Amino acid sequence: MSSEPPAAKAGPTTPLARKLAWFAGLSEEEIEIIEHLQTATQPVRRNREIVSEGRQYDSLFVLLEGIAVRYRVLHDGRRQVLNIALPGDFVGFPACFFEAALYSITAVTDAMVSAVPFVRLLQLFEQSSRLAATMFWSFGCEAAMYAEHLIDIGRRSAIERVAHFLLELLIRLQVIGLADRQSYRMPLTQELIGDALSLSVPHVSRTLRQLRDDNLVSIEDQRVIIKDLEALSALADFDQIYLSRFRIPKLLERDG
Amino acid sequence: MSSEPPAAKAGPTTPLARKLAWFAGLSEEEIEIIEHLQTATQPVRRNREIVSEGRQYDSLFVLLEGIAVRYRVLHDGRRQVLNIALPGDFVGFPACFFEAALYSITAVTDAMVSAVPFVRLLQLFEQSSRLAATMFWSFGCEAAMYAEHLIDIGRRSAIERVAHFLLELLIRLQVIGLADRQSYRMPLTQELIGDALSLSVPHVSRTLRQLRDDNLVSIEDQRVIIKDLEALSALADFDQIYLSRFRIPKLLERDG
DNA sequence: CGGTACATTGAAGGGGCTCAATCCACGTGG
DNA sequence: CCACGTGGATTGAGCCCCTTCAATGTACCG
Repeated sequence: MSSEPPAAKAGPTTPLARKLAWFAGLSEEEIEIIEHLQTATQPVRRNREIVSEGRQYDSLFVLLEGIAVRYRVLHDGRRQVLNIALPGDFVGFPACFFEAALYSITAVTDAMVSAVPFVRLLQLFEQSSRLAATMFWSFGCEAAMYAEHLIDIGRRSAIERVAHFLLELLIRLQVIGLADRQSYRMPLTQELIGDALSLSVPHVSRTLRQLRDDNLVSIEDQRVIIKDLEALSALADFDQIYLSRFRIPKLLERDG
Repeated sequence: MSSEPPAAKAGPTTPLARKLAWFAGLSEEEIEIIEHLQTATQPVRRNREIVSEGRQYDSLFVLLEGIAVRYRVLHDGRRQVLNIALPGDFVGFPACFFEAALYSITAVTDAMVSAVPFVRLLQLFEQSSRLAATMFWSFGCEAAMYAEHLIDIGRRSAIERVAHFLLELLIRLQVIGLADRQSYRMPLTQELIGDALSLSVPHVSRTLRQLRDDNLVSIEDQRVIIKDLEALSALADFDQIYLSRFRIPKLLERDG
């Protein structure tokens, strides 16, 4: 990507713009607006907080590179991971809507984030209602992911949860070009998986072992390898519709 | 309310406008826009579906009266309730963003809903970016409720879950004027509570009994009575911040 | 080489589930 | 007026999935 000329038909260059453009077929002008949305891009070191629970923020952040997790730590020290942010995702939503951030967000790898001041976002709404709708839609997808997460934890067994979790990451990473057909690199510790899926570390270990023994998935080093996508999807009752089949692009075409 | 003159300083008359106005201090003009957003108000009978999983929708709906639940039924028949919609809430989001609704929504009491065509919503973005931001914020709150729900199911014991659930309803109903200080009417069956909190009906029963024995809450007929709000909040680790302390109003004042 | 971070495996216990019976309120029709 | 069906709540017994606690293994790193 370093040899790419930055000229005319170069297309979107940031993960966010790439992602939104992918779905919504944004015009070059709109991509322009998005790319100028981001200010003050800054690096965040592994294990550093991007957003701290209880503090106040005037911006949201776009995660440009790296992985981050949003979570809450309860008073007894237990942690619930709410979601995993990938490049192109917003983080800090809905933190910036409250006087004090409700959750913390931490980088699990070295990362790059850039702040989008909230007032900037309001300007966006004025500049392009289509873009606003696209953002709206983007949050809608996020809401769908929450709902799936809820179903996962509420109604599925440990092995189904883990299977579903790994499949969701596969699709999400494929969408942003960071996974090939059946595998991806991801710095998942069993503790992280456990905190996301409400399972204890020993049980995550046992569950992964079973998935490995059944020749469905394996995690080696930091690489997740889906060995039997079909069987795994069946096991997890996984339907990727909520991650990929969108109508907004169509709805938006009318006034493009 | 029937004796109220419909003139100048009448204020918002629909639950949605009332709720948004309450938080965001909308101008009369903006309230006007919202009230004309709704078309085709229609009644929905108890136990009828408002949105059916798998079907396609071009509108979202505003719930004007009554209670509705959003849920998914898994292939083995188990149900996970994702949220409970109260008067003034949107339902059908994010269904309208997908080619096929991901979840079903059913009225648990007789209800009134009115459709908001999606293209109408896009117009809204053009007419008033402040309103768009307010809607944005409204969905942000909803996202926060999902997150709390996730934490609830993921990390809390049965008794904490039930306590948290009943408290959240208390605050939400108070905001729209449907609960007094320590009690509210709500057609909650133990099956509904169980499906929302991922508990079996027998265990919901046992848990409610314990709460009643400890003189914390009781549900009689269809009335929830919080007997010791403080003790219950402590038990549930409940902090209502995510339901009430918002910054958007302040942020919006600047260009009001 | 000792320390840290993470994974693995075993044993024992418990919280909540399943299954099942019972009860109660209510409506409906003979 | 009572028999019956239905929807919901309650309570008990047994069990299982997952947790907790604990020990061990292993790779990496200062």
